[in-house]
Amino acid sequence: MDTLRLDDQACFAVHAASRALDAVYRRELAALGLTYPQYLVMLVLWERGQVSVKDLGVALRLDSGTLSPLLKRLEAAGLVRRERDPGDERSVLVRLTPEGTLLRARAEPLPRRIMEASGMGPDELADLHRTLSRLTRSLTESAARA
Amino acid sequence: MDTLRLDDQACFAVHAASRALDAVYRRELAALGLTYPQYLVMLVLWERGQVSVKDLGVALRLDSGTLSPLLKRLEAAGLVRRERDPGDERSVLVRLTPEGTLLRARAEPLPRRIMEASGMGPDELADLHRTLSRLTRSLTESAARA
DNA sequence: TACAACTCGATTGTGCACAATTGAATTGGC
DNA sequence: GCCAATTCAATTGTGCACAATCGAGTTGTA
Repeated sequence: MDTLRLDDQACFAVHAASRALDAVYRRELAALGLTYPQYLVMLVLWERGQVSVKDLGVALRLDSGTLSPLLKRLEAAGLVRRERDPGDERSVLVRLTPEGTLLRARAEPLPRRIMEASGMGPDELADLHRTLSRLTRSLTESAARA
Repeated sequence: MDTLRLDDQACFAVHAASRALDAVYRRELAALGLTYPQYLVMLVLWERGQVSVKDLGVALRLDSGTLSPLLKRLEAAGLVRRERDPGDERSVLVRLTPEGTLLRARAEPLPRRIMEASGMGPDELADLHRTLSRLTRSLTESAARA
C-alpha cells in the first residue's frame, strides 16, 4: 500500500465523512434557519439553558474567533441573548430567548432523520462514536505535546 | 439516552475528529508550507502527475469555488502550473512544477507520523476507513435523493 | 449549418475555523 | 493597597467550503 495514496488514507475518510455530514445537516437544518455549528450551540443551550462563551468554547472546542460572530448571528436571528456576567465582567453569558427555547421542539426529529441517512444502526453508531472519541483524544494529546 | 444531547451524537464525534485531524496536519505541514486541503491536491498530483480541475473536484469532492483560489495559491507558491487543455478549451489542466515534484520526498514521512499521533494500529485504521467510507456513501446518496 | 443544451472554470457572497493581537477586568503576591 | 500576571471576549487576517450565477466553449440535433 502506497502511504501517499489518497484513497488509502483513513484521514481523508474522516475529512470526507465530516463534509458529507455537513451537507446532510445543511439540508435538514435549512427549515430551522440554522447551520450545523449554530445547531451545536443550540444543543448546548437546550441542555444547560445558559452558558458562558468560555464554556461554550470548551464544550464545542471552538475559540472566540469562531464563536463571537456565530453568536451575533444567532442573536440577530432572535434565538439567543448575550449579556455580561454581573459577577465577572470579563465573562459573557449566552441565554435562550423564548423563540430559541421553542425551536427545540422542531429540532427533536432531527437525530432520527440523520441516523436514517447514515444507513447505520444504533450499535454501529455507538461503536463509531467510541472509536472516534479515542482518535480525537489521541490527536489532541499529540498536538498538545508538540 | 437524550437524542439531543451533544455528547451522545456520533455526528459531533465525526466533526470533532475531523477538526482534531486538521490541527495535527496543520502542525506537520507547516514546514512544507501547505494546508491540509492543499496537501490533498498535491497527493492527487503526485499520483497522477497531471489532472484537470474537474477531475480534481471529483477526486476530492470539492467544487470550483473551493479549488480555484486554492490552486491559485499553489501556483503562487510555485508548486503547480495551470493551463488550458488545447484539446478542450473549457478544461484547465493542473501540472506539477519541478519544485512541486520535489516536495513529495519531504511529504513521505507524514503518513507514519499522523498514524502515530492517531494512537491506532493499521488494522484499526483500515477498519475505521471502511466504516467511514460506508457512512459517507450513505450520506451522499441520501443527500442526492432529497 | 444553426441553435439549444450542456460542460467547465471563475467569481461572488456567506459562513466556519484558527492564529495572533488587543483591551478590559480580575486575581494573586507582596 | 498596588502592580504584575492572568483570564476572557472581541477583532483582524487568512484560508476552506459551498450555493448561486456567469460566460466562454463544445456538442448534439434538427
